[in-house]
Amino acid sequence: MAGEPGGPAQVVLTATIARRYYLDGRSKVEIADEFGLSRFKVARILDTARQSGLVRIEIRHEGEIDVDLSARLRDRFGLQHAIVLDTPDDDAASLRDHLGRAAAQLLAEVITPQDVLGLAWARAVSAMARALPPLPGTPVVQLTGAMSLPGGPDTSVDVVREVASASGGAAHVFYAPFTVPDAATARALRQQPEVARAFAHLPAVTKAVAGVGLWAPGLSVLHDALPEDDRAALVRLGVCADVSGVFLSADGEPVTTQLSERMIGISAEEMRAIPEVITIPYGVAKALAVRASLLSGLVGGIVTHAALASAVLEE
Amino acid sequence: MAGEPGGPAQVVLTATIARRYYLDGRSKVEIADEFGLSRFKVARILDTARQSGLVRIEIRHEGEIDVDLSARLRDRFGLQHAIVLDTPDDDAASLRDHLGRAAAQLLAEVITPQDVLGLAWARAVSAMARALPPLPGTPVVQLTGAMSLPGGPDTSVDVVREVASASGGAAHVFYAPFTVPDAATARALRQQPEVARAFAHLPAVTKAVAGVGLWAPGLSVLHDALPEDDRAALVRLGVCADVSGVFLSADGEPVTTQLSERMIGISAEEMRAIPEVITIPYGVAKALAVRASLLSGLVGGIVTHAALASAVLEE
DNA sequence: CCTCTGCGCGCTCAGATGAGCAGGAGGGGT
DNA sequence: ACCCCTCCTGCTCATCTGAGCGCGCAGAGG
Repeated sequence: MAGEPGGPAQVVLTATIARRYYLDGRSKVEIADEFGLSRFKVARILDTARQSGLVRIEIRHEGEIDVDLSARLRDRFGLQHAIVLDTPDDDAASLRDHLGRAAAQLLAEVITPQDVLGLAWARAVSAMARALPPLPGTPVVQLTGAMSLPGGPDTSVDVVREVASASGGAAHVFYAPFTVPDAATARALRQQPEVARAFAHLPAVTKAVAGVGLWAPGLSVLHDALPEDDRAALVRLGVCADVSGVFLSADGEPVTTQLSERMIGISAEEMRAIPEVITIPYGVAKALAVRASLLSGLVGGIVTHAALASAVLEE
Repeated sequence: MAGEPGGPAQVVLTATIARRYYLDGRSKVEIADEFGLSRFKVARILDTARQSGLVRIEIRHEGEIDVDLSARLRDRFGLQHAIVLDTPDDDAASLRDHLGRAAAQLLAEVITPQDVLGLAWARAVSAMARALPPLPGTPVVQLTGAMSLPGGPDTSVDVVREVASASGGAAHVFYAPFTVPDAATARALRQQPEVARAFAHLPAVTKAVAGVGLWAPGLSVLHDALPEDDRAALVRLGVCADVSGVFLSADGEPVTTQLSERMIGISAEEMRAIPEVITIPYGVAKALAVRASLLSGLVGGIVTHAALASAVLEE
């Protein structure tokens, strides 16, 4: 690699020319005139300078974003946006806050006044809402019913309201549980004016933020909220991940379940119609679910941490 | 410096584009097509990437050559070649060997079969001779008479012979002391056939290697070899440096001395006629003398170490 | 001695690039 | 509501740049 140039004078000349070109921004023609060389000679010297490692170009970000992992994730799964934070991930709460802040910045960056924002409930979405700067009057639509999480004060409705107040836009909310015991109740709830009105805005949603869960104990709030027979039924159907209530197999295919008829929330088809769905997953254990969500094509943006991103990228 | 880009998505996009451009070598047009941007936008993104420090280009040599100091020395004094070694300089002997090797490489690099090489005596020149690779038949001319240095086995003649045997060219040598007690003796010596024959080749010399001494005790072999009244006389004339017997004031002007009439060696005019004279000074104490030698315009090449180079460059 | 071969050099020409400019969107002041 | 100011964007055109080509020189071999 190194040691290419013939002798010390060559080394010094090469380094000087490299400096003029790369650091002083002179053109090769100027440099050729200055040193009495042809511009081709200068070009060849610069080539050897790069090949020999005398000129080193590195791309490195000072902040907490791992640009390399981000770009790889983005390329690998054809995403619109991928943000990987290089954050210590031992403490789930602080990790969630970090990701929430980054997601808030991302959302603020990509959203336009023409957008309609959809929000599904997830703890990371709640963290994002807290960090959100003022948005340009974007309407906010609630995508899922409420889930009772012990110790969590924010409900779906609260988060949507919070974001809408940050944006100054309308908040389309409804009060209903995420899951109910039977399909008839679900149908009835969906026909309630409040719920129907909110869901009518669903086709207009252009950007959404959702959570991702691995279908296993402790890794999906929805999973843990369901009775054992429902959990097992979905396992038998090959469910690997849920994206705010949309169930996916390990290779990212949507799985049709009877449970869906008993849920008040967005369907796979409706989610697919949303141009960009952003997820904020964390925890290496969820790698399989995250990969499923990315393979599904439902998800267009992801905000996560380095360990999980690496795990997802591994074969 | 950092933190220029608007948001995380912008950071990732910028980093990805920078990677494509600087590391993958894609053109801006290709990148623009790939990301659906105009090539101008790509160019601007790349500009911000460099300004923000996300792309860092550094020029650094692995070996012992300090390319930065070398180039500064070269530019500052309009030299043809400057080689500054980043070598520990606590041990004079090993430092001399290092410089000698580097000078040998430099000489081998810049010399052509058409060149005629002149050699003045100096310890560093002797070290160079030892490290010299085969040269393309260059004739070698002795420039100065011999000096008796206690403990030094090599005389001017030996060094010239050694180099000539490495080059396979003719060795134009003579046996005569550098200084004699009176002008008449010097004139007589110069007219000796052997001496005259060697000096006849002087105008043909195209490259030479010489030593530099500071006119003070212990920093110039010539100074130390002269009686006290001669030393003092030169000090009174403002002599600061000697370049293989050519005396210079602190600002690099040649100083005419009566001593010159009593010396068998090259004159200032003859030295100025040589296209490139290379010196191999070492020791920070000689900084003033080295600066004088570089200001004089007599010297076109220098091989030295970082500490001395820095000292010379300081105002 | 001549010829062959490989290498370094600079040329041509098409494509890439940069500087400067004009048009348009957004934001704030009156 | 209106205007001005600024920033952002993409255009034109002149210049710069890279890929490929042919020349000439040095060294090997006949």
